[in-house]
Amino acid sequence: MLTVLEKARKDPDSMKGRILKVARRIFGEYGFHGTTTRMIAQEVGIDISTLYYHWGEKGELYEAVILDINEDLRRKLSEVEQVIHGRPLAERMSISIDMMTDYLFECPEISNIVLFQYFGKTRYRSSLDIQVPELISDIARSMNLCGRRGKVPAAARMKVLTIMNAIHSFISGENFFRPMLNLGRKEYIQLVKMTLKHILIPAFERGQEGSPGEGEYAL
Amino acid sequence: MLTVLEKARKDPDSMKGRILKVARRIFGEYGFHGTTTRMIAQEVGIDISTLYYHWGEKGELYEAVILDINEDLRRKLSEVEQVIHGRPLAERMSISIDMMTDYLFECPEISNIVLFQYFGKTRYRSSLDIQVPELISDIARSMNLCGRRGKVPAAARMKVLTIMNAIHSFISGENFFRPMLNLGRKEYIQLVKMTLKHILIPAFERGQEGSPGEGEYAL
DNA sequence: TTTCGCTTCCATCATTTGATGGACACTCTA
DNA sequence: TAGAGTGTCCATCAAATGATGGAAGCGAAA
Repeated sequence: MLTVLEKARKDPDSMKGRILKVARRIFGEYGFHGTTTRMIAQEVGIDISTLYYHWGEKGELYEAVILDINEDLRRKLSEVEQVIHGRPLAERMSISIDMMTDYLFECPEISNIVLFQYFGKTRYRSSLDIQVPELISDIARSMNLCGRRGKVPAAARMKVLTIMNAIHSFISGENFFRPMLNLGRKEYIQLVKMTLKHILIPAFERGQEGSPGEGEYAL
Repeated sequence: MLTVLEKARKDPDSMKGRILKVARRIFGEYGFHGTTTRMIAQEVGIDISTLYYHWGEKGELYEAVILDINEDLRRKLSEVEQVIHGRPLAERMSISIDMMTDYLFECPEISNIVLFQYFGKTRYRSSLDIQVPELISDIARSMNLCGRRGKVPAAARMKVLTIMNAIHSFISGENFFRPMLNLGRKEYIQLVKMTLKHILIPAFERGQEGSPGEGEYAL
């Protein structure tokens, strides 16, 4: 038996799938409270009660969106890991940044929703437990920031968070940053990749040679 | 003649000042649409119409909050620049990261509002032009990423944005990241600083020696 | 054709929310 | 003391918004 979300993911042209897709975009742009069910219904081109028929109340639709993008992200990261497996660190990072950046620029609502999850509060109680922690730990392991098994230290997870946040920020902030830099879309994407590589890679290359440890920049 | 905002900033104990302070926090937590004027009024302990008496409509109060935190940020950055002036790059960055991180952890609503500005859309038209671009260019100059005068190249501004975003992300995401890492507040702050320095400084040190140029990590 | 189940929409409701009018209280000044 | 100016609150409004009931459409099965 498929859940409603699984049905919607399986058939994107179904009404459930169409609603989910639009809801991702609108929730991503305006956040939970900034989005009204009427906005979503209008964008899909259906009556508001049709929306309620398929997804129940607003909060449930929002949770479906969260689960949906988390699943997409999980799959993409798994795909990236397949590709970079076995390569040297700098190359792994360069490829990861390219792949993730390209992907997220195609689905910017993923970055939007992720950031809303991180930073924003909502005036309704959600009983949703997100698997972000596991995801972060997996990436840390795949980057050889720690042993293959066992607990991933907080410092390693922080580094992964830094990388993820940096990428999401530039995707999600495109509408703010790009006009400010006066760049076309392609130029912007190119510059994002270049900047991320320029800043992120040296740190991890340095961290490899002889493992200077965590205290090197502590006061 | 002082504007309403200037009055409120000048006297934080006045009703206008108290409202502004609470509004910063609530808007920062819940965003524009997630915040109701009633929430703010209740938190201040006043009637809703008293709030309207002092600040007019919701959008105007929100704009005041934006201007207020931008001014705070501008002053703090100016203070940081005084301190780091003349020191070597790695030290400049280390001090900047310490000072800004400490400051923003004391006023996390600043990071919250900034990120909402960057990433979120609002369903109302704002005629507010923010001086973020100038701020970013100033920092780039102060970091010697470009000449003292003239136009700051986009690549340099991107690097500054990366740094600012990284800091804001960890401040604003504390409520999400800290439980995930299972750290106390002080440990978390310490780890944020360490991670930021560890990741950010090597890139800029490397960028200095012989100026390898922008294309080093391009495909 | 009839019936059943699924889907859609119209009309409507109840609550929330932004916003305002007017009464009341307080202070200062003439 | 009278009156103006200021600040606060109660009551209330109008619009937006989340949510639902019920009728109607539609296709497949009986």
